[in-house]
Amino acid sequence: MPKPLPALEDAAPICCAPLGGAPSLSPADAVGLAIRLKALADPTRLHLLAYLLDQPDQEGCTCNLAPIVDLSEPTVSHHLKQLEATGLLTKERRGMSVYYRVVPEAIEAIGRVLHVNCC
Amino acid sequence: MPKPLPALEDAAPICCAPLGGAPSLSPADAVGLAIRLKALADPTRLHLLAYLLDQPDQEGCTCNLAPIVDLSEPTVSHHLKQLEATGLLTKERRGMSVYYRVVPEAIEAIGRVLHVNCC
DNA sequence: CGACCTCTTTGACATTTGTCAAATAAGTGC
DNA sequence: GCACTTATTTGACAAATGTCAAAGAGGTCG
Repeated sequence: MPKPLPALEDAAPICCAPLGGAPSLSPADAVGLAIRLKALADPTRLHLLAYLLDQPDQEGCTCNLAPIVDLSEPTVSHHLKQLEATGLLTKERRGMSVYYRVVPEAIEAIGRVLHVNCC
Repeated sequence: MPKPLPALEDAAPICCAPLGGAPSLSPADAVGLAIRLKALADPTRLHLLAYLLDQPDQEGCTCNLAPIVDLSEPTVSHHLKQLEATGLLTKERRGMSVYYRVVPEAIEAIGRVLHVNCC
Protein backbone atom coordinates (compact mmCIF):
# COMPACT_ATOMS: atom_id res chain seq x y z
CA MET A 1 0.00 0.00 0.00
CA PRO A 2 1.71 3.17 -1.15
CA LYS A 3 1.49 5.51 1.80
CA PRO A 4 -1.06 8.06 0.62
CA LEU A 5 0.35 11.57 0.67
CA PRO A 6 -1.79 13.64 3.03
CA ALA A 7 -3.20 17.04 2.13
CA LEU A 8 -0.75 19.87 2.50
CA GLU A 9 -2.32 21.20 5.67
CA ASP A 10 -1.12 18.11 7.47
CA ALA A 11 2.38 18.48 6.08
CA ALA A 12 5.15 20.54 7.55
CA PRO A 13 5.10 24.27 6.86
CA ILE A 14 7.19 25.50 4.00
CA CYS A 15 10.21 23.31 3.80
CA CYS A 16 13.53 24.99 3.46
CA ALA A 17 16.44 23.09 4.87
CA PRO A 18 18.56 21.99 1.92
CA LEU A 19 18.25 18.32 1.13
CA GLY A 20 21.70 17.42 2.34
CA GLY A 21 21.77 19.88 5.23
CA ALA A 22 22.91 19.41 8.77
CA PRO A 23 19.53 18.55 10.30
CA SER A 24 18.77 15.65 8.04
CA LEU A 25 15.41 15.73 6.30
CA SER A 26 12.70 14.68 8.74
CA PRO A 27 9.98 12.29 7.54
CA ALA A 28 7.41 15.07 7.82
CA ASP A 29 9.57 17.41 5.76
CA ALA A 30 10.09 14.70 3.18
CA VAL A 31 6.34 14.35 2.81
CA GLY A 32 5.84 18.11 2.57
CA LEU A 33 8.54 18.44 -0.04
CA ALA A 34 7.24 15.46 -1.98
CA ILE A 35 3.76 16.97 -2.15
CA ARG A 36 5.12 20.21 -3.55
CA LEU A 37 7.43 18.49 -6.01
CA LYS A 38 4.61 16.28 -7.19
CA ALA A 39 2.47 19.31 -7.89
CA LEU A 40 5.28 20.53 -10.10
CA ALA A 41 6.03 17.18 -11.70
CA ASP A 42 3.62 17.26 -14.60
CA PRO A 43 4.25 18.67 -18.06
CA THR A 44 0.85 20.33 -18.23
CA ARG A 45 1.28 22.09 -14.91
CA LEU A 46 4.81 23.16 -15.80
CA HIS A 47 3.47 24.51 -19.05
CA LEU A 48 0.77 26.44 -17.23
CA LEU A 49 3.26 27.89 -14.76
CA ALA A 50 5.72 28.84 -17.48
CA TYR A 51 2.98 30.53 -19.43
CA LEU A 52 1.73 32.46 -16.43
CA LEU A 53 5.25 33.51 -15.50
CA ASP A 54 5.66 34.97 -18.97
CA GLN A 55 2.52 37.07 -18.74
CA PRO A 56 3.06 40.72 -17.77
CA ASP A 57 0.87 40.36 -14.69
CA GLN A 58 1.68 36.67 -14.17
CA GLU A 59 -1.98 35.74 -14.21
CA GLY A 60 -4.61 34.16 -16.41
CA CYS A 61 -8.10 32.65 -16.30
CA THR A 62 -9.16 29.09 -16.95
CA CYS A 63 -10.83 29.76 -20.27
CA ASN A 64 -7.66 31.46 -21.35
CA LEU A 65 -5.38 28.67 -20.20
CA ALA A 66 -7.27 25.70 -21.59
CA PRO A 67 -6.38 26.51 -25.22
CA ILE A 68 -2.74 27.01 -24.24
CA VAL A 69 -2.34 23.45 -23.07
CA ASP A 70 -4.93 22.02 -25.44
CA LEU A 71 -6.98 20.23 -22.80
CA SER A 72 -10.60 20.43 -21.67
CA GLU A 73 -11.55 23.10 -19.18
CA PRO A 74 -12.39 20.62 -16.41
CA THR A 75 -8.97 19.10 -16.73
CA VAL A 76 -7.25 22.46 -16.62
CA SER A 77 -9.37 23.43 -13.65
CA HIS A 78 -8.21 20.27 -11.94
CA HIS A 79 -4.54 21.10 -12.54
CA LEU A 80 -4.98 24.68 -11.38
CA LYS A 81 -6.63 23.44 -8.23
CA GLN A 82 -3.61 21.31 -7.43
CA LEU A 83 -1.24 24.18 -8.02
CA GLU A 84 -3.34 26.37 -5.79
CA ALA A 85 -3.58 23.72 -3.08
CA THR A 86 0.20 23.63 -2.83
CA GLY A 87 0.53 27.38 -2.76
CA LEU A 88 2.10 27.70 -6.19
CA LEU A 89 -0.83 29.75 -7.49
CA THR A 90 -3.43 32.03 -5.95
CA LYS A 91 -6.91 32.39 -7.36
CA GLU A 92 -9.12 35.44 -7.42
CA ARG A 93 -12.59 35.88 -8.85
CA ARG A 94 -13.18 39.03 -10.85
CA GLY A 95 -16.59 39.21 -12.46
CA MET A 96 -17.32 36.08 -14.39
CA SER A 97 -13.75 34.92 -14.62
CA VAL A 98 -11.35 33.43 -12.11
CA TYR A 99 -7.78 34.63 -12.36
CA TYR A 100 -4.88 32.48 -11.28
CA ARG A 101 -1.62 34.14 -10.40
CA VAL A 102 1.85 32.68 -9.85
CA VAL A 103 3.47 32.81 -6.41
CA PRO A 104 7.13 32.95 -7.44
CA GLU A 105 8.38 32.74 -3.85
CA ALA A 106 6.76 29.32 -3.51
CA ILE A 107 8.60 28.05 -6.57
CA GLU A 108 11.82 29.62 -5.33
CA ALA A 109 11.45 27.94 -1.97
CA ILE A 110 11.30 24.53 -3.59
CA GLY A 111 14.29 25.36 -5.74
CA ARG A 112 16.31 26.33 -2.70
CA VAL A 113 15.82 22.95 -1.05
CA LEU A 114 17.50 21.44 -4.08
CA HIS A 115 20.61 23.55 -3.58
CA VAL A 116 22.93 20.90 -2.42
CA ASN A 117 26.39 22.18 -3.08
CA CYS A 118 27.15 25.61 -4.39
CA CYS A 119 26.01 29.07 -3.22
CA MET B 1 -5.56 8.89 -21.48
CA PRO B 2 -2.87 10.62 -19.44
CA LYS B 3 -0.03 11.15 -21.86
CA PRO B 4 2.51 8.59 -20.66
CA LEU B 5 5.82 10.20 -19.81
CA PRO B 6 8.47 8.66 -22.08
CA ALA B 7 11.78 7.33 -20.80
CA LEU B 8 14.38 9.99 -20.19
CA GLU B 9 16.37 9.12 -23.31
CA ASP B 10 13.53 10.52 -25.38
CA ALA B 11 13.39 13.69 -23.36
CA ALA B 12 15.41 16.80 -23.86
CA PRO B 13 18.96 16.79 -22.47
CA ILE B 14 19.48 18.36 -19.12
CA CYS B 15 17.01 21.16 -18.74
CA CYS B 16 18.33 24.46 -17.59
CA ALA B 17 16.41 27.47 -18.79
CA PRO B 18 14.60 28.88 -15.77
CA LEU B 19 10.90 28.22 -15.80
CA GLY B 20 9.91 31.79 -16.53
CA GLY B 21 12.83 32.55 -18.84
CA ALA B 22 12.89 34.30 -22.15
CA PRO B 23 12.64 31.23 -24.39
CA SER B 24 9.45 29.87 -22.92
CA LEU B 25 9.56 26.25 -21.81
CA SER B 26 9.20 24.01 -24.85
CA PRO B 27 6.88 21.00 -24.64
CA ALA B 28 9.90 18.69 -24.81
CA ASP B 29 11.62 20.55 -22.00
CA ALA B 30 8.46 20.41 -19.94
CA VAL B 31 8.39 16.64 -20.30
CA GLY B 32 12.07 16.32 -19.42
CA LEU B 33 11.69 18.49 -16.37
CA ALA B 34 8.54 16.68 -15.30
CA ILE B 35 10.31 13.32 -15.47
CA ARG B 36 13.10 14.57 -13.24
CA LEU B 37 10.79 16.27 -10.80
CA LYS B 38 8.66 13.16 -10.59
CA ALA B 39 11.71 11.10 -9.71
CA LEU B 40 12.23 13.49 -6.85
CA ALA B 41 8.59 13.72 -5.81
CA ASP B 42 8.39 10.81 -3.42
CA PRO B 43 9.11 10.82 0.32
CA THR B 44 11.03 7.58 0.18
CA ARG B 45 13.29 8.73 -2.63
CA LEU B 46 13.86 12.08 -0.92
CA HIS B 47 14.73 10.22 2.23
CA LEU B 48 17.21 8.04 0.35
CA LEU B 49 18.83 11.04 -1.30
CA ALA B 50 19.05 12.97 1.94
CA TYR B 51 20.63 10.01 3.66
CA LEU B 52 23.16 9.48 0.90
CA LEU B 53 24.03 13.17 0.83
CA ASP B 54 24.81 12.98 4.52
CA GLN B 55 27.21 10.09 4.14
CA PRO B 56 30.90 11.00 4.00
CA ASP B 57 31.29 9.43 0.56
CA GLN B 58 27.69 10.12 -0.49
CA GLU B 59 27.11 6.47 -1.28
CA GLY B 60 25.44 3.36 0.08
CA CYS B 61 24.29 -0.12 -0.97
CA THR B 62 20.79 -1.50 -1.20
CA CYS B 63 21.00 -3.73 1.83
CA ASN B 64 22.20 -0.72 3.74
CA LEU B 65 19.46 1.56 2.53
CA ALA B 66 16.47 -0.72 2.96
CA PRO B 67 16.55 -0.52 6.78
CA ILE B 68 16.87 3.27 6.58
CA VAL B 69 13.54 3.68 4.84
CA ASP B 70 11.97 0.59 6.39
CA LEU B 71 10.87 -1.01 3.15
CA SER B 72 11.61 -4.32 1.43
CA GLU B 73 14.77 -4.60 -0.63
CA PRO B 74 12.93 -5.04 -3.94
CA THR B 75 11.03 -1.85 -3.28
CA VAL B 76 14.18 0.06 -2.44
CA SER B 77 15.86 -1.38 -5.51
CA HIS B 78 12.93 -0.09 -7.55
CA HIS B 79 13.30 3.43 -6.15
CA LEU B 80 17.05 3.42 -6.67
CA LYS B 81 16.54 2.36 -10.24
CA GLN B 82 14.30 5.34 -10.87
CA LEU B 83 16.79 7.71 -9.33
CA GLU B 84 19.54 6.23 -11.45
CA ALA B 85 17.42 6.36 -14.61
CA THR B 86 17.03 10.11 -14.19
CA GLY B 87 20.69 10.66 -13.47
CA LEU B 88 20.26 11.54 -9.82
CA LEU B 89 22.32 8.55 -8.71
CA THR B 90 25.07 6.45 -10.23
CA LYS B 91 25.51 2.78 -9.43
CA GLU B 92 28.69 0.78 -9.19
CA ARG B 93 29.16 -2.86 -8.33
CA ARG B 94 31.97 -3.67 -5.92
CA GLY B 95 32.12 -7.30 -4.95
CA MET B 96 28.78 -8.58 -3.85
CA SER B 97 27.30 -5.19 -3.17
CA VAL B 98 26.08 -2.43 -5.46
CA TYR B 99 26.88 1.07 -4.34
CA TYR B 100 24.70 4.00 -5.26
CA ARG B 101 26.18 7.48 -5.21
CA VAL B 102 24.52 10.88 -5.40
CA VAL B 103 25.11 13.14 -8.39
CA PRO B 104 24.74 16.53 -6.71
CA GLU B 105 25.03 18.44 -9.99
CA ALA B 106 21.90 16.72 -11.27
CA ILE B 107 19.95 17.86 -8.23
CA GLU B 108 21.41 21.34 -8.54
CA ALA B 109 20.39 21.52 -12.18
CA ILE B 110 16.78 20.87 -11.29
CA GLY B 111 16.94 23.43 -8.52
CA ARG B 112 18.23 26.04 -10.92
CA VAL B 113 15.26 25.67 -13.22
CA LEU B 114 13.08 26.64 -10.30
CA HIS B 115 14.95 29.92 -9.83
CA VAL B 116 12.34 32.24 -11.10
CA ASN B 117 13.22 35.58 -9.68
CA CYS B 118 16.44 36.25 -7.88
CA CYS B 119 20.06 35.60 -8.95
C1' DC C 1 -36.74 35.96 -14.29
C1' DG C 2 -34.22 33.72 -17.96
C1' DA C 3 -30.55 33.18 -21.28
C1' DC C 4 -25.81 33.01 -21.29
C1' DC C 5 -20.89 32.60 -19.88
C1' DT C 6 -17.25 30.84 -17.01
C1' DC C 7 -15.68 27.60 -13.86
C1' DT C 8 -15.85 23.49 -10.79
C1' DT C 9 -17.62 19.06 -9.31
C1' DT C 10 -18.94 14.42 -10.13
C1' DG C 11 -18.54 10.01 -12.13
C1' DA C 12 -16.24 7.04 -15.09
C1' DC C 13 -12.18 5.07 -17.16
C1' DA C 14 -7.36 3.72 -18.43
C1' DT C 15 -2.69 4.40 -16.97
C1' DT C 16 0.78 4.83 -13.65
C1' DT C 17 2.69 4.16 -9.20
C1' DG C 18 4.33 2.03 -4.81
C1' DT C 19 4.51 -2.12 -2.54
C1' DC C 20 5.51 -7.00 -1.53
C1' DA C 21 6.51 -12.10 -2.08
C1' DA C 22 8.56 -15.27 -4.98
C1' DA C 23 11.75 -16.29 -8.39
C1' DT C 24 16.03 -15.16 -10.76
C1' DA C 25 20.72 -13.23 -11.39
C1' DA C 26 25.38 -12.03 -9.97
C1' DG C 27 29.26 -12.70 -6.93
C1' DT C 28 32.07 -14.96 -3.07
C1' DG C 29 34.14 -18.63 -0.69
C1' DC C 30 34.14 -23.40 0.78
C1' DG D 1 30.13 -27.47 -7.91
C1' DC D 2 27.47 -25.93 -3.88
C1' DA D 3 25.97 -23.06 -0.17
C1' DC D 4 25.44 -18.42 0.87
C1' DT D 5 24.88 -13.27 0.32
C1' DT D 6 23.32 -9.34 -2.12
C1' DA D 7 20.53 -7.29 -5.76
C1' DT D 8 17.12 -7.27 -9.39
C1' DT D 9 13.18 -8.88 -12.01
C1' DT D 10 8.57 -10.63 -12.33
C1' DG D 11 3.86 -10.86 -11.21
C1' DA D 12 0.25 -9.29 -8.53
C1' DC D 13 -2.54 -5.84 -6.27
C1' DA D 14 -4.44 -1.51 -4.23
C1' DA D 15 -4.20 3.30 -4.60
C1' DA D 16 -3.32 7.53 -7.00
C1' DT D 17 -3.36 10.20 -11.34
C1' DG D 18 -4.82 12.48 -15.70
C1' DT D 19 -8.46 12.81 -18.70
C1' DC D 20 -13.15 13.68 -20.41
C1' DA D 21 -18.34 14.31 -20.73
C1' DA D 22 -22.17 15.61 -18.18
C1' DA D 23 -24.13 18.00 -14.58
C1' DG D 24 -24.06 21.76 -11.28
C1' DA D 25 -22.67 26.48 -9.27
C1' DG D 26 -21.65 31.28 -9.56
C1' DG D 27 -22.01 35.66 -12.09
C1' DT D 28 -23.69 38.95 -15.75
C1' DC D 29 -26.92 41.24 -18.43
C1' DG D 30 -30.89 41.58 -21.24
